[in-house]
Amino acid sequence: MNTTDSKSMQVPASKRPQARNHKARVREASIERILDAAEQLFAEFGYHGVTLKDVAARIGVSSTLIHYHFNGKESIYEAIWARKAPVSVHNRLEAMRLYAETVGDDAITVEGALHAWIDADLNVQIEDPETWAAFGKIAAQANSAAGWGAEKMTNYFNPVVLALIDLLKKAMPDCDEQTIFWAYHFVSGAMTHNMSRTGRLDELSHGLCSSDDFVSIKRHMATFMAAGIEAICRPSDSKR
Amino acid sequence: MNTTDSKSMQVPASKRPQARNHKARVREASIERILDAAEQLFAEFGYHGVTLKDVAARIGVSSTLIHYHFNGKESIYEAIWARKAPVSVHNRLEAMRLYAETVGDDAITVEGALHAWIDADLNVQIEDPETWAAFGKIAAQANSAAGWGAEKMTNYFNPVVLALIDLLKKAMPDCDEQTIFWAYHFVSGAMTHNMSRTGRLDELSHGLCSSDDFVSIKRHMATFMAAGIEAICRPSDSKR
DNA sequence: ATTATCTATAGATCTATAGATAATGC
DNA sequence: ATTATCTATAGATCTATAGATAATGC
Repeated sequence: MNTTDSKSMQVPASKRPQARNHKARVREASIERILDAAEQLFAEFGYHGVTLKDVAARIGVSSTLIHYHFNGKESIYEAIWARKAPVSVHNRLEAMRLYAETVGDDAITVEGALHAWIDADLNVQIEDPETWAAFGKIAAQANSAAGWGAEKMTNYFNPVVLALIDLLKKAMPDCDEQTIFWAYHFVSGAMTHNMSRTGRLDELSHGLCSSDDFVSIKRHMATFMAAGIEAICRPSDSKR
Repeated sequence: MNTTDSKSMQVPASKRPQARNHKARVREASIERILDAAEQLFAEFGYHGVTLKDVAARIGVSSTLIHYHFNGKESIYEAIWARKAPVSVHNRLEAMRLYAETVGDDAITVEGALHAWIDADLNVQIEDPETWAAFGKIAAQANSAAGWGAEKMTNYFNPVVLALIDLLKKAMPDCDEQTIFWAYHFVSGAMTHNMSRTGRLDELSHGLCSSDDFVSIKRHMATFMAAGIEAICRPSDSKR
């Protein structure tokens, strides 16, 4: 009977695929757990509201382990951006590219451009909030702060913003550029507020609406913003 | 010669008006300087990004003086809210009351209501940014955070929000309540972003626009938001 | 032999308090 | 006599490093 034989071959065989690169995989897992914990905490308390001890405590490791894997708090924060932001950027650039390609440059509309730009981000908040809600809050904090915040936004999100501006210009070739930037400013503010998920709306409306309800946000937002943009870009009616 | 006599009467006389309540006035001045310094720092770095030492250092006093006048950081933060928020609330409630009274309940429009609500706040940012810019940033931070932030907003600003909701309902009696709250959500987000003054717009537009330019914000915002609200409140055209 | 993790601890910083000082207030 | 402010300092907390340990890797 080759029971022992088969077992002696089986056990290493069954272990190998998991044991191979065991250290590297443990390392990766630790880093991910640290980043996950830090992401949640930064989302809730902001950059300065979180200590490395907090992060370590949340996942039950010594705080020195964090120093072993990362070069301090700023380095963790940057790693959080580096693993999420490019995914969002890619999603949205791709959505806009696809939209423009589908309808053709001459048929680009304000609402169509906004749907591409807005919905790509809302979709991941709807489909996988566990992965994206916290980073959304972190990005919202950054988009509300001059200095370090503006720098993070610039480093990661400028191409997405400029791609939207580009589509809007094509949709409204007669609108002056300043007005388009102001329109973007309002859209950006609303989007930032969405991502913050503050729960204020729930309270103000006595539960009629919830700031976590991204399905409703998706239903209304592009329509709202398109009408707003077209209103201020409309060649000087009552104003000036 | 009553030179000495007159002097002995004069000096106290000329000093009295200033010397009277001298301690109380010094106290008040110190408290105001502390609050001013803390307000600037909180606006720039957020609640957790500021220490009592920072505040003391900014005005060149010992950090123990802060403990003498205040009961810790949270107490200073609350005092900052208490001296500014009610002024803003009063301005805006008054602007809305005046608007409704002037045009009459039947003639209330979405854009009119928004002008009252929005412009009252923008005006102080335009006319006296030195007094209001920092607090605007602090309120923006609070309106972007669940928990402590939502609580501050609730404690101070709920009446202003509900007064706007009320006007919007009167302007659009056929619009369902949920949609009105979503409309408010977008307006609130844009307004919050205005207050943040991040400088992002300056960079994105290569100086064509500036996020400190509240005159331009005032020119566009109510028009933009009114069109947006009316678009989503319009009885189901393309949507659903 | 390497490395993921821990314990112990040093140094920096922050909050908070006790006690001293030099003015104003009566 | 009261009070606005300072100096000195204790206690807590945070970051960062040194050295030990127990695994995996070759």
